[in-house]
Amino acid sequence: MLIATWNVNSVRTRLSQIINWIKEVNPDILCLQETKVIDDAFPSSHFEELGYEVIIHGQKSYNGVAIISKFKIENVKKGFTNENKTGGISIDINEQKRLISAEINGLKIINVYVPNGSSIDSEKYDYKIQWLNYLSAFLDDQVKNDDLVCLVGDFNIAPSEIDIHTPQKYEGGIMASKIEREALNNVLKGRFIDSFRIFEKNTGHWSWWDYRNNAYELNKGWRIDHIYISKNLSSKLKSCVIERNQRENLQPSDHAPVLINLEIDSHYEDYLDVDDDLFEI
DNA sequence: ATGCCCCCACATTGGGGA
Repeated sequence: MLIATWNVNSVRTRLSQIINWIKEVNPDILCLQETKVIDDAFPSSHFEELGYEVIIHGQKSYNGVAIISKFKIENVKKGFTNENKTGGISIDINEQKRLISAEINGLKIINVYVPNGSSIDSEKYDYKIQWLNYLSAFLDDQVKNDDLVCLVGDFNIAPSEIDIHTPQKYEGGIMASKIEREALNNVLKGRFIDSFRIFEKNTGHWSWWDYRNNAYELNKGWRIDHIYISKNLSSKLKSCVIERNQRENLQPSDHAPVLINLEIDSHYEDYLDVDDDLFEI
């Protein structure tokens, strides 16, 4: 079972690239971030034509998340369903559309677009930490011990210095600060595994390259897009790859997809009716 | 480097992203 995450930086601008990649890779579940479109204008039909079901949680211009699945999608939750148990400033944490979750083929799929935070002295940084604290409480509420969980998305955090092209320049700054990493660790609470690091221990592997400064051509990237799986799925994890060739498309997203292969039984009665001819070249 | 690029919208400039 192939599960992917991709910050596409506008689903409408990137639609043909996403469709081409789906036809090439044939993922079972694709989680999108930064769709940047209201639900009524989401191009669902293009995915449904390929045999996928689509759930969306979007807004105008900014943010927006979606899950595209070959399997029946159940128990859909849009935004946080928990109250704020973390204290802090009074905010409507669901105003920005950054979280969508559901149950698919026996898995709990949680798709997040964590706020960037701008810089560590910004109000947006406080919002980012607050948002991560909500996510931690949400997982406490939603995830039971034996649940099979995939927590995926754009986290806007490099988990360690080996996830940054020039750590000595960026360590301690936005996406690389101690407080952000502690907030992320509090979300994971030792109950999740970073799929990518099961297979690759070295630096030099990125999922995001800034549009500016010729960053991709210079391979100056960060690894900020992650697929975390619950520990009870670890024996099923067969691979995790970053599809960096998608960053070489014409008018690419600044992020590349991240893809895992989980060897789990499929509930074929839940499988949507797919015309296999659509995936032939 | 307060710059760079890219997306969106009450658009031809400004806000936001990472």
